[in-house]
Amino acid sequence: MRLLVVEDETRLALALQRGLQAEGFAVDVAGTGPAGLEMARHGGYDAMILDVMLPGLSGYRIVRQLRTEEHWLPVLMLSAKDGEYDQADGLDCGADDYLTKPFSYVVLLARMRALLRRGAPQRPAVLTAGDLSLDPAGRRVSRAGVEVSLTAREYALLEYLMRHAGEVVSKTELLDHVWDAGMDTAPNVVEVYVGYLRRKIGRELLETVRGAGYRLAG
Amino acid sequence: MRLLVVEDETRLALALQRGLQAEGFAVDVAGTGPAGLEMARHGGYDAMILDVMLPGLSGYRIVRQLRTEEHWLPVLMLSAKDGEYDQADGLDCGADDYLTKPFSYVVLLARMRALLRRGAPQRPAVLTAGDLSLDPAGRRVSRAGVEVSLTAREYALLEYLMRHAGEVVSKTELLDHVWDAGMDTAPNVVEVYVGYLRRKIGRELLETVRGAGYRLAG
DNA sequence: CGGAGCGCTGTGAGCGTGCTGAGAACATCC
DNA sequence: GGATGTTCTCAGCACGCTCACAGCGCTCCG
Repeated sequence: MRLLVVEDETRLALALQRGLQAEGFAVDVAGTGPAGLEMARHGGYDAMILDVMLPGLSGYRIVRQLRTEEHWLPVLMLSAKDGEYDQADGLDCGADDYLTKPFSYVVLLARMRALLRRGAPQRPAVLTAGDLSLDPAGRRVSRAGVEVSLTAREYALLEYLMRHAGEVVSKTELLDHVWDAGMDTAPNVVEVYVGYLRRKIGRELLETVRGAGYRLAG
Repeated sequence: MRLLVVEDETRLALALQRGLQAEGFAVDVAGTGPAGLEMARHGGYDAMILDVMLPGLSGYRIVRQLRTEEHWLPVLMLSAKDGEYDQADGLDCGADDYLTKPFSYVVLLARMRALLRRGAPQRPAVLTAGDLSLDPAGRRVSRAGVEVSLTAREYALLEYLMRHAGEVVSKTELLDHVWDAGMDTAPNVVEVYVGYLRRKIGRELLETVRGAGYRLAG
């Protein structure tokens, strides 16, 4: 397992490198944002430990940049800030886990193991299907770049469909996942909302598979 | 997105349920360990929020049990303990993320989003036979790369045949598995549908074994 | 070579499934 | 209080899937 540590405090960087090497990882260190980004792009790392406060380029921007370039290696973010919103921001911009300094080495190791166990995240922070894109964090949907306004229910339905793009999703599955269980809603609501969605996002993208369910273009 | 919250403090459980529902999730709550395990097994949830200290069965044991039963839904653990080793334990026993109480609702939400983003259900393999391929998840069939559109019954028949490619499948077997058992349908329907299928996927692939049944080219 | 099964296919009736518009119940905003 | 928006139910409609039936062709036997 090959890890990249991007951290400008040399003492911390060295400590991490030594500790992780003792655990059997191969570890490289970058001291600035741009260097880290470059190495992450081409180094073939299995995971990355990334400080938020970096000279040249913040950790947030590095993750965002990597994700837009379709690099999906697991990223564990480190930050001296401890405001909760920072943590939320870090995760929403594409990091996979977040630790605030000071952190315990044992926790770091456990989290890194958990990250590697999961493997590279397959899915981008923003879901796309055809010319449709959905940003779960911002709760926004746009079609061919044009923003579409959806109601809560329409949004929940579309999100579920997009997370299963290309697969056939049955009406009962949709009832279970998009509508609250226990509610005995008429199964017809699904058809009604599919109709609403089609009106807003376009008819072609959401296909009916008669007798089986619906399929969003993969 | 359908979530399961396993938490015995009813006030916290209700607060979580209400908050997450406001975000558009479908949320169920279990108040004890055994109930939570049972619901996680059969509820078809997209993710799970799991308290460590539970009456009946600890959160650790629940995760471990689920993992040994090959349930891979994302698990976010909650704990009042804050010793670092607990956190490491939680992650090592199979949870995907870990929050210590008291936690901020914003962080919980961001982490839950990150978990769902990662959640990559591995698709079942695509079935192939000759130049035919069938994708069970997408309910798609193509012949030599060209998509073929099948009705529900035709699809069910072909799927059964492909799962037994190379074997001779009798008409009564097909009646039992593709048509509802017990239905007294004329045995002739099988012949009719084999005819439809041959028209769509090609005559050569589906062979008649006179007196015994049909065989799809292996 | 001829007959008896067995399998194939065209036709058409019935009805299941999904789509839509109208409207009721409810919440929210001004 | 009225206007607006959201969620959901209901009923009507149309398409096309499913299946029974009947007649024909093919195959395997004596």
